[in-house]
Amino acid sequence: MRVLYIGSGGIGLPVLESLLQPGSGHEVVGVVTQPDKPAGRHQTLTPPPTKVLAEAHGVPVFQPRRIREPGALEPLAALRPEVAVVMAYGQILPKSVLELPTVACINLHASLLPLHRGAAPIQADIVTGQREGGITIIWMDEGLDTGDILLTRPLPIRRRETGGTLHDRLALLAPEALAEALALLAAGAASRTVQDHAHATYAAKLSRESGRLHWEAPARELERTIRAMNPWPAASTTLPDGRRLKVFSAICHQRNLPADAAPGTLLRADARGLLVAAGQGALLLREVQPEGKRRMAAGDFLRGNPLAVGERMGE
RNA sequence: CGCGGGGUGGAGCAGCCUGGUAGCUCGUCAGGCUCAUAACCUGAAGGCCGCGGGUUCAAAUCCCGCCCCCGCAA
Repeated sequence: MRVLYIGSGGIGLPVLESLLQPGSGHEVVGVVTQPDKPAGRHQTLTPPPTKVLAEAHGVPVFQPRRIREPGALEPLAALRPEVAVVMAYGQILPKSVLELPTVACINLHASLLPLHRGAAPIQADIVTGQREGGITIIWMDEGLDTGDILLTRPLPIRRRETGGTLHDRLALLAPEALAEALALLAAGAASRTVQDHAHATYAAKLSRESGRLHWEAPARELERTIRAMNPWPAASTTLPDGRRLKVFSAICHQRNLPADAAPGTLLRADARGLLVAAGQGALLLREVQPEGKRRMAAGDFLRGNPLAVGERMGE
């Protein structure tokens, strides 16, 4: 089929790549992606990875500043797509775009809908302690991830899963799911299941605050936050001297802890890591990164930055 | 030229302002001690102080250029 790919994020790269392969049975007639943006340490204008891949394959790229703006639609209509495949685009598509493809406009979403609609479903899965994530392919409608479900591909979430590892595993799962969906569409056999809207949840776009460790929370929750935000935006807290400390991995401790320690209090600091009191239990920080430095084992950090038991983290 | 921190034996850091002996906490190796340990004691190896140039009697330290790592920001 003639496919219009609409996406910006790296999570969609394997999908786009699979569509571009000669044996895919489909033709990518165009790629719509976000405009180049200043990025990186020097704020240099950087194209979305999707654009780079598309151009390498000679596929026309469209980067409307706003997909809703006048004039954005016509060039896409000229491509006469049969299917539009949307994944991590970053803009809400207007009805005019949804109705453009003759067969279907489908969206690949990185969670099991209706759970965690929105921009950060992967991290939300881990933060909320889900045992299963996955890819959901929906028939798009005008709502945010509210369309009818075409198919679902579940993926077990591992015990030590991080946002990064789950992201990568889902990215690799997505092409299979898409291939199946496209086959069903081509055969006219694709089904629709209405989402259970009553049980829908929303996972807002991540901000730096998303990773802030609020020490009064239970250690179990903080540990999940740390895994979810790894590697980006990364969980963080504040050192007694005010510097920011990112935290990339930690272990929950529940036993043999002083009952009267205020959340955020450093209970122990040695080669094993920094043990910090939480609202419930304590967290042993294992891998950290101070401002301006690279990631390192907590024990290494302590060697050059000695901290005393009783000092306070956060705030 | 978006703002900022940093590159010093294998690791994490101090020393730099106020030039003049390579320091701290570990790790490694050898030996000792111990029922035991993230244990302790003794000894040892291991550095062109990121690279190039300049100033100086003398540069890790001051000046200029370059490379690399990282935080903020996206």
